[in-house]
Amino acid sequence: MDRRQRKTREAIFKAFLTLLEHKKYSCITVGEIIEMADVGRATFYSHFETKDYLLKELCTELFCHVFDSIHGNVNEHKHIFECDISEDIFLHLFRHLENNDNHIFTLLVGENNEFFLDYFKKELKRLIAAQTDVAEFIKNKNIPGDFWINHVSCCFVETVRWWFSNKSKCSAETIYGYFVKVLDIG
Amino acid sequence: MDRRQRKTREAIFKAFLTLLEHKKYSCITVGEIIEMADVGRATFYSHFETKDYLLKELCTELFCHVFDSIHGNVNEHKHIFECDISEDIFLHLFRHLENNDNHIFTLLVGENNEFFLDYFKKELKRLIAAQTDVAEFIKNKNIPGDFWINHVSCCFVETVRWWFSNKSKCSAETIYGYFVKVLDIG
DNA sequence: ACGTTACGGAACATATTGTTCAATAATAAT
DNA sequence: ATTATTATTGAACAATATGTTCCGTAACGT
Repeated sequence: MDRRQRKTREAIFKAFLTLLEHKKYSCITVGEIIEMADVGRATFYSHFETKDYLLKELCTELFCHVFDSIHGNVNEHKHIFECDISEDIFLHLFRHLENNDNHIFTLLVGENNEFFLDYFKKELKRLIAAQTDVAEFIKNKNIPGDFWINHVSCCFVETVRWWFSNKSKCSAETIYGYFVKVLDIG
Repeated sequence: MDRRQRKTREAIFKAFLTLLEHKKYSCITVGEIIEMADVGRATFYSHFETKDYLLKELCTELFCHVFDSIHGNVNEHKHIFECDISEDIFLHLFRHLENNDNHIFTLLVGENNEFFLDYFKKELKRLIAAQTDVAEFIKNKNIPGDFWINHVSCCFVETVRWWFSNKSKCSAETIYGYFVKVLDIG
């Protein structure tokens, strides 16, 4: 990819993320993005069809980094973040969120758009479904599998949101403890 | 209130609800609403400051009917819906949702705006906090009270959304059973 | 040095929002 | 039934945002 393209793309992503930290998605205009990114209007639209596509591509990039690295290549993951891959996957995620790696925490708790949460949950579900102890729980509880997976995924997201609404006063370990208790796992 | 005002207000609410069933909130324009409601542009804005206020007032009307009647006056509630108020409050809510009373089900599961869900959860939390057995659970589980209340509230909403995404194939009783199981209550 | 490609900036059509105003019609009160 | 009040209408309006088009310029890869 042309260096100019990369630079433009980077500048737009960066400006977009900065804006997302201060105001909600629906209130951000293309005009603001290109002004902050310092690129032309036509340039923006040559990169992204609409503002929604920008968000979509941003999510794809960020989630690919986090999720794919978790259940994919461990080495790649370690390369991006310094962390302990052997611990529980949820605790692991809480830790990343605590550091606000890749701004995901910011995006997740802010009043952004539904698409973002849906995307995150979709990835979470893949992750949960891949966990070996799911089958056991489904059998024990006698509930539909996808109901359980959806439940865990939603609880994780809502736990993170509660965590943030409490100004993240407690540690990743503590919030992980709460999460495990209400789910009755661990 | 002037009969004309009532009629206009009704027409706008009705048109808005109809539109909400077919497209998401953010995509609905004031132009569409007034066309479907068949009222003038100036009339709309003399009733509602913005589209957001319209949604807010709609929520207030609907939720007041449902929630206030539940933990308020029983007779009033029975007057609005024919139902058994003695049963568990969540089962009770599932039943109302199953009937799509007041279009709440439609609004809740559709891709509407954050405000709607937030509003519903706020009312739910009031309801849950008023439940007597909350204190006991908090003590047993050793987790913060508002975390638990938030958890129950969010789980209810997400259960309803899962219910709908599965085309509401199961009954209110069944989904209530799942809900109770994952929460480990009842 | 070359041809290719991306960028910038301005102008443009289009759509939506929210306001204003005077004419008109429905209402409530006497 | 008449009158004063109030809501509605329709059109025009400014302001803002979106997405497109054009061409001269600058950066790129080979």
